Amino acid sequence: MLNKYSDTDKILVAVDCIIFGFDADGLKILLIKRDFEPEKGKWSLIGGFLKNDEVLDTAAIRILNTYTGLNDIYMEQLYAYSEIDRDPVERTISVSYYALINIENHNAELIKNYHAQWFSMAEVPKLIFDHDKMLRNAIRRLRYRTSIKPIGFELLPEKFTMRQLLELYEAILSKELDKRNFISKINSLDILIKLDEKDMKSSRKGSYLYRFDKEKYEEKLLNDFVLNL
Amino acid sequence: MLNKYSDTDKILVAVDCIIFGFDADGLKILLIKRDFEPEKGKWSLIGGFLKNDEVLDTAAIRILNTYTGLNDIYMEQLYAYSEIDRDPVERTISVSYYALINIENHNAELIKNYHAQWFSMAEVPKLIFDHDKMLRNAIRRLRYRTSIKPIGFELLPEKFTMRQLLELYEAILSKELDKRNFISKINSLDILIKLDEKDMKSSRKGSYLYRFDKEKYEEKLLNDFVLNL
DNA sequence: ATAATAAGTGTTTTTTTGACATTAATTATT
DNA sequence: AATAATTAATGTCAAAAAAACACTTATTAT
Repeated sequence: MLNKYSDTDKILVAVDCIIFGFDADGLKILLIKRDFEPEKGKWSLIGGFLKNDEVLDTAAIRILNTYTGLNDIYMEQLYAYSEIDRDPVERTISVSYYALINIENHNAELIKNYHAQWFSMAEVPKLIFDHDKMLRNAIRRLRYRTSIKPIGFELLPEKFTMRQLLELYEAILSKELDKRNFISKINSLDILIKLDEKDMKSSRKGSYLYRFDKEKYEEKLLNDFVLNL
Repeated sequence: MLNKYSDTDKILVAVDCIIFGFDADGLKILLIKRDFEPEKGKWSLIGGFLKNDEVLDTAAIRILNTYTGLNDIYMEQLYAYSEIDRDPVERTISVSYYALINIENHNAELIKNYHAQWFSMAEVPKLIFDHDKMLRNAIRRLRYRTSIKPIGFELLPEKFTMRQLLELYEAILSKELDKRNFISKINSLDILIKLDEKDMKSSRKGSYLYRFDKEKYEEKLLNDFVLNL
């Protein structure tokens, strides 16, 4: 058939998932030990190939599930990488996706014999292919995103202290924040509910627990509020 | 061969270029009349297929050149679209790219019988496939980008007046800006050189011409300065 | 009783943004 | 020669936002 589609190259399309996690020890990244050649045994982002009858978003979810058991993680698309030899076996372009999740809420699944592992940001090993570059870009995007919309819903336990929230932001931005200014900025967003309970684990005095006010949060999301920390 | 690469689908990968242009009449978008089926004769972004031995960035440049004659246009990658039926002929994912250029500097090339045409933003026709969505997303990104880094280098003649620069920003942001505040913000960036010449075309008094100070601009780019207009 | 620990809380200064109106220079018109 | 017309040039003030900064409080362990 003589059309513009007949003389074209079909190409392997991969998806790589960059999963950031947060727990008491700070910000981490989820990696897997690659179980096939080439680069078998090396650390890698969570990747796989896009199928013909599948949308990229769906592929990202499927691939993440296949290698980690994680379910229902909402990821955002980042960038398409297309260097000719980025994968030495065969020409492959790869579209990266990322998400940020609460490690403690999800860890149980992970342990089920998937060979995924969390690495703190300071201890990320050398990754295969161009995955280092993908990760660097994702970190940049994560920081940027943090300044646009509050994150945190999925990252902290349902009830959390101001200190925990502060430390989450400090981990993502990797800089110190002024406690008083942080608290007043967060309060001015008016999306937290202060509970009567205190968390007694971290201090003698105990610190008040908060939870997100999901309704107000959704309402405010529409006007995409900016949080300058 | 028994490896992870053997049971995978290869997929057509397209690139679509969203070229914004600016001239005295404001912001425009460059479209082509599609010259093959399906949707022959309809308006479309400037698109083509990625080749096996080609990087996406290069493909974007080649495709833009093929359909418009434009050369040396730096484009930025935006997003990969992958709906199953976005192209009714065959499964195709498409990666969008965008650029913003000065129409007057480039028009001559375009006229050479390429069937590309500029449309002012208010008069954009219905586009094929998901190109409307691509365009909407690109506009959003363009506006955002404007707030992050000064644009304008390539968009105005070498020497330009403050009014021209103001109108450029107003066109992109599609809102009015206060002239005095605009000028003082731009001046505070310290990347313009005020010339001794005046442009006498626009008024009896004449208005001073400026040019970009490329060195200072490059220097400041490193610290990615924010311009809140 | 007191020492230790982390929590909680407000004020001041500085910076940035936003609103706003008049004068200046020149040419065309009478 | 005076005046009208046109667009350029310019600065201040008020409000809001961001940043810097330190002491008191509640509680438990010693």
